[in-house]
Amino acid sequence: MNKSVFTENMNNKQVEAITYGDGAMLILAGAGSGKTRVLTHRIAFLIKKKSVHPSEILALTFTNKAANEMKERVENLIGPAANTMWIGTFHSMCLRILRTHCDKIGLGSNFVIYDTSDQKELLGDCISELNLDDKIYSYQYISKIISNSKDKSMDPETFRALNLGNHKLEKVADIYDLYSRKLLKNNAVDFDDILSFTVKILEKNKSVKDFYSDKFKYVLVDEYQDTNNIQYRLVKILSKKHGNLCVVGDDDQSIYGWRGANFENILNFESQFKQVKTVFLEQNYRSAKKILEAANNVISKNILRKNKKLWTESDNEGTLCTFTARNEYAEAQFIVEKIKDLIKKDKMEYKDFAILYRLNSLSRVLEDTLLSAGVPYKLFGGLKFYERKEIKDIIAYLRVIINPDDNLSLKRIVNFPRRGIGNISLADIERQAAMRDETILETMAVSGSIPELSKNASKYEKFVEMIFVLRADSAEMPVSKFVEKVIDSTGIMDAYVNSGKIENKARIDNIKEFVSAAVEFEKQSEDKSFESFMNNLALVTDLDSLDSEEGAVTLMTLHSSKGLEFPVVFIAGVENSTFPMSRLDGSVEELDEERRLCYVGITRAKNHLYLTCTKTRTVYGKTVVTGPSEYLSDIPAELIEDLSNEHLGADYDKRYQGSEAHWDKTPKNPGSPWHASASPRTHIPKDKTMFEGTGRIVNSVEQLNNMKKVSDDAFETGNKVEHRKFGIGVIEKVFKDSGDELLEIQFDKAGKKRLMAAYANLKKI
DNA sequence: GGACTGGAGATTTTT
DNA sequence: TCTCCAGTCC
Repeated sequence: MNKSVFTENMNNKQVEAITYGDGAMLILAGAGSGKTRVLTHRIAFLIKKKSVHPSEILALTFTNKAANEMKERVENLIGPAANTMWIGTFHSMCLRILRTHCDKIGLGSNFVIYDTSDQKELLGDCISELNLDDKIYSYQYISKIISNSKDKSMDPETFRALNLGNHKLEKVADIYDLYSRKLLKNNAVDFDDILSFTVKILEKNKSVKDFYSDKFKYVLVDEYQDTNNIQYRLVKILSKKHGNLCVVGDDDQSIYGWRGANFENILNFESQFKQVKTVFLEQNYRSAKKILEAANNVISKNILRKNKKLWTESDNEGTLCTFTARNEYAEAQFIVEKIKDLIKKDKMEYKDFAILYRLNSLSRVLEDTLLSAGVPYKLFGGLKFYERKEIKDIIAYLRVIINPDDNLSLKRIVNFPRRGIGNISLADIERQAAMRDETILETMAVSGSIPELSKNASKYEKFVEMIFVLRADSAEMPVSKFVEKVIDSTGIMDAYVNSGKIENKARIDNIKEFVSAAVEFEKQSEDKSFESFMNNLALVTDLDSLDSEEGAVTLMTLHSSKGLEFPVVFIAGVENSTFPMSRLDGSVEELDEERRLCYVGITRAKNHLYLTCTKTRTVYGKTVVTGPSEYLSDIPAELIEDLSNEHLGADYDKRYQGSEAHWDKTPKNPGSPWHASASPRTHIPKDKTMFEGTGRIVNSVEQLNNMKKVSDDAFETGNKVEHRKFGIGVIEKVFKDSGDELLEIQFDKAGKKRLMAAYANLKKI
């Protein structure tokens, strides 16, 4: 095999990245610049040209989908030798290490993994057990703090010590502490634990650390901009010995900051590692010229970023169209007609189309319209397969069977199907179990000898027996047969079949689908054990099954679209207050991230991009006035073809005429309407209510007053201001930037923030 | 245990 | 507007 096999048809930068020798390397790969290709070819190059053994390579991704794709592509390049390579998600890699060494942190090797909804349930238990108000200590609030703490490897005691004197946070420390103890008692871990426990093991055990850091001579990380602190530490530990760390990412595509991703990891990579080689991949192989130029224009407004600019050699201009619809129904209708049009005229297929949006709630009208037009679609998001009640029930049974300590799962299924073990009985058992320091199942097993429980002991013991019979079976049967047996002998299937309710038809189908998943697992997986099936189960998501082969239009959020591409992309709801979202706090970080989301959306498109917005939209039952997003005016007018007028005579326009807001007399400017007028946010309808730029529903009069106040006195250094989320603070610096004011504010409680004056909704006080 | 009701809340979610 | 929840009644 000669070198050209790995570098054939590659540009110079790509070749540089693929063939670079030892040391740390940062590959800044713009959207559509062929980064997966570079990554897989670099792996192949290392193995074939540098004689690195595949087992010495660790490649980390964020999704199973990306991992599988990479595995497959490397296999295509070097053959089955690729099998001994560790290619997987951060979580699957850590899980592998954790299973081997979990005894070092007091965890049984049959521990189960709690997903987000299990976590929510367990936290709910903790909050009620501590007699705290779940409105004040909401799941969102608590889970974020706990997740952040785990990301920083901060245990409950340390968290408490750091927040002494703060009543609320001390209570949070109580919750965090109880939650951790419950997890340990149930022999369970949450998603964050998988990473933080692994780091803990590596940091505390030199022999374990030496083993893995010796083993992995080359570490490669995909989507590096999405790593959080713990992932950074993990990568640092594992690559320290050999120093061969190659990370690929794009700071402009960092859209998961709100979930703990720290995109400073990629911005600071060069200072955090020694002698870093940096390669910029800016040549784009995906999008037509107009689309690329639009993307560049939108993203260039961001403040914190590595300066890159995508370019293409392609002559294809592509199309970039906008459409302003009367309301969301007309918007959906426009999209449907465009799809039909392109299929007819350009011989495109349904699978070539994607409709993207900022909020899942926008999908409904789109769905309705596609459905009634007979356009097949595939929707992502919403209730996920593995989060459906019936599936969670089966999983709960399987978990109790594999790990009888799992009280959370046991409580879920002990009385489903009905066994006459209701809440009162269960509370009795729990109380006894706590007193005897046993698990619920243990207590149930001996309930005959406990006076307080003896009345119903036969029911309890029968349940225990059923679990243990199944437990014995699990070791002897193929997984799919075993799953069938569980569904059968526990009576789950019967419960749904016999209920006679129509809505249970879907549940029954889902249960069958679950069995198919087990069959599929047996076919695909090397390790076909029950344990392996359960591991796999905990880390799979619906996204893994995403493929555009089935002739259907794809509907998904902008977030889920990252990493995908489509010949035709529609982005719906490109309006102020929807995108960027009005409830943002106005910080530079959030606004930048929102803009990156727009950039991600635009760069999904290959040939045709349609950006649509509405004049009114019904949000939570209230019809609200909307205006075009600022992102639209960031795109040079000459790139855009506005189709708003073209469709005036279409019948859908008549059909929805009745819903035209009475105040709406906006002249239909030819060309690009939002370029002509001043800021769209200054357009004030005579309607009673509207959405203000910053998202509150306000009275028009109040709105006018607010605007006056802002224009009357601009913010100055030294001003004391109030922010609805951060509280009171003092302006320390004012930066003027093309009309917008960037304020650096020291808040009393929230610390220093940089906010955009136009968004932050600040009140001078 | 199930049916009913009133009230609050309603981003984005790779694992 | 819709959906999810806790609380109430039978």
